[in-house]
Amino acid sequence: MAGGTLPGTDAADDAESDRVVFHVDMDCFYASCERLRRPELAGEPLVVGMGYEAGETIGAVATASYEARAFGVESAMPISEALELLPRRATADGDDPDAPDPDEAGRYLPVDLDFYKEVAGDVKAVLRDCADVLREVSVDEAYLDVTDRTAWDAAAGESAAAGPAEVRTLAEGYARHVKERIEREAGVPASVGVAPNMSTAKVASDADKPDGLVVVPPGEVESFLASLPTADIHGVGPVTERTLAELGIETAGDLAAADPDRLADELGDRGRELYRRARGEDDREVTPTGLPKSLSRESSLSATADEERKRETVRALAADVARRARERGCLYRTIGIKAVEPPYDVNTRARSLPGPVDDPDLVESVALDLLGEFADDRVRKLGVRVSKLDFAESDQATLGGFDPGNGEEASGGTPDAGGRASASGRRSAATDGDGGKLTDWVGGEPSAGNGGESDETRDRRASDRGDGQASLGDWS
DNA sequence: TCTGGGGTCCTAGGACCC
DNA sequence: TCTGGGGTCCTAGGACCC
Repeated sequence: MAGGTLPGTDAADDAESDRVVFHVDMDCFYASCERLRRPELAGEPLVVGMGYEAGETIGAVATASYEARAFGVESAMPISEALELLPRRATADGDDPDAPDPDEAGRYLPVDLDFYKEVAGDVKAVLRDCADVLREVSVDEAYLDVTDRTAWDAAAGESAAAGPAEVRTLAEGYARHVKERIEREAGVPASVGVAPNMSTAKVASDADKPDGLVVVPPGEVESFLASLPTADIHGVGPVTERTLAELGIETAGDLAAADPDRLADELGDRGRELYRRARGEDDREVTPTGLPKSLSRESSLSATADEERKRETVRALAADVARRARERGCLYRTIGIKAVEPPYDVNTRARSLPGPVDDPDLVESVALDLLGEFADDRVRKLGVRVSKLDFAESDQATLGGFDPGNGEEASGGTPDAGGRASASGRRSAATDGDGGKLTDWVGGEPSAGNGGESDETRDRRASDRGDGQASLGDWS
């Protein structure tokens, strides 16, 4: 692997920089999926969103096709606003010479996540086949460590991705292969960034969307990043961008040349991390996707103070969250709500239980209890969340209620430690439903009822936490 | 940007313990 | 009773990501 690195490779960081990391980012994925099953939408402006009803202002753009973006449509824009920007087939009038060209008519479609997950499954199959380590970040994005499958060595021919003057690498050829397989086998386009580390690969995949392939060999990382605006660095959002601008830092190059202590003063540990990313220094390993840390559901209402309406909403959200948790075979120890008051004040409240449970009734009653604080307030959005999840006890195949669709999620469970705890966890859920102890948590302090069991689960959790911390170490 | 939904990580203060 | 310091857990909020 070390043999023929490119000229310009910095010998100082050889060990790390010989890694080959791909970031694969599907292009306007939801819109691409819709086109896959409706080929007639190809080339049309298309907006995919959720929560939109004609005449309402609730509902935002999840994904816009590049044709729609050309009309000024952006992600997270209210759908009503996006549709005003687009010429619509529905409003096209054959008698009106000024009516939009029907071939240019914009379309709105509601999100169909189940279908997109099917397509994502096809993409994932290709990626798994092409990489030893695969980290899925979201339904349309993944990191691959392909160090053992390819190399930075020069290959025959000119580089198309790094520019004609650049040396073509084996890694570039392999990335093109992956990209073409995705297109062929899943039917949707992807952009791929290739670099010696994750954060640079991420920036590279964004640098030439859509249908992009950008290769940043070791030794060219800093120069590649230098001219980009700070906002292009993963982890720099609007707030941090403004803070940096006030320090006179506009580009990644500025950031790379800044005083890291000064950055730490302004931004805390994140400042130091962003400094390193701007310099192309990132030694995080690509680790496989982990289990979720929380599950939540939220929904918008037209602002209301109607208490029964709010309670009804929370009941529905609670039931849905609890159902999803059970499907995924996870217990939870904290139940929380979110209440957003106009104009946009986000309030969260949460309560932890003495031990992990799977208990939909308890989710509902705790959530409603927490909602009580906002009983008289106008809210525009409500949410319910469970966290401090516990998958170790998810050996539910023996206990029924297991969703075969999620089989691979549970496969990591340790049968030994899980078995006993699993039984107790499920038991607490089942027995407490009709008059048990845990409901004493609603509205007050814990009763003494669960002492024995909660000590046991607490001990087990302590050791779980140790493992988790260890595996997180490569992030710092 | 008058703002949808589902997540992650970090920080800060308080309670509590040794 | 005073004091110091270290550590964990909890909650709430904030920034960011897709």
